[in-house]
Amino acid sequence: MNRRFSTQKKMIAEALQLLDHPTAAEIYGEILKDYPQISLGTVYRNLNTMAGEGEIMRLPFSDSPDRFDQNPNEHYHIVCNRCGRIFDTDCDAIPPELLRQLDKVVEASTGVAVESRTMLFSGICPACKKNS
Amino acid sequence: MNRRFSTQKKMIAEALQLLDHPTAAEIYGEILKDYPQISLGTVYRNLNTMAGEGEIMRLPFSDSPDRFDQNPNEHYHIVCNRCGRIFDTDCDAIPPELLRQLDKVVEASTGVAVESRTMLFSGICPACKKNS
DNA sequence: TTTGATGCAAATGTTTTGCATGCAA
DNA sequence: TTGCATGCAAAACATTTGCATCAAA
Repeated sequence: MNRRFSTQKKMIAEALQLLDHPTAAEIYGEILKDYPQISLGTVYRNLNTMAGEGEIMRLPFSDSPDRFDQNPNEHYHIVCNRCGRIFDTDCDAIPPELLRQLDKVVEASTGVAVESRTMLFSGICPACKKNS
Repeated sequence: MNRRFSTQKKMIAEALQLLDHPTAAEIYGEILKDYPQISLGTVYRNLNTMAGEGEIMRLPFSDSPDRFDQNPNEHYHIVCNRCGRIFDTDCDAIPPELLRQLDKVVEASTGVAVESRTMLFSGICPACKKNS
């Protein structure tokens, strides 16, 4: 099952660089400008394989379509409650010992050993705070 | 817009006590036994208003239907990667100063002030660990 | 030439919603 | 009697998938 490097995948990778945490539909819309025959299914299929192989990150949201992050390295996100923009933490922003402390209290309370965590923060971004 | 206390809402509240972090469909199935004319739409509508009024908690998942928690007070969850069961932390399990530290590093890295966080942990529960 | 990737459209699964009717206050 | 809540069914929405065809290696 050797992977081929299709034109479409190339364009998806480019769109991911160009756009800021886009949804699949936004990537689709961007590529549509230059390559009108692309299909949304292809965009999803490629994003899924890329995420599965650790090339990109998929960011699930409870109330809106998933978004994709071209940076696959461990980092976290904060969403602006007003404009919806997503901001990345640096990869080393959260000290490992802080995560370990978190895990420990969860384990102590539930009896289940933590293997991984999903964390999403929210607040009001500086730009939105300014004009309010 | 005074809220009325319908038979259906009563049964939904009961099902929430009886079942363990159920989905809307599971609540629907439970009520169906005693009250065959209930509709799934009604279950969703009631769960939404209850969550909106802070009576219960809605737990979103990226890859499966949302679940509901009869305990509306701040606490966190860990999902077993094998059996899918959800375990609650105690309400005071995570020390406020730990959360404050987390918020601080996120703010320092992104420039956005944290207002709230969503955290979901996962691991293997003791029961699943035993028979493996 | 081989077979993985694509485009299209239909299917999926969850959740919401419009509307006529029912029922709690 | 009033108008919020219900049941039903259709719609909305994000995402996946079956299949014939295309194209990368």
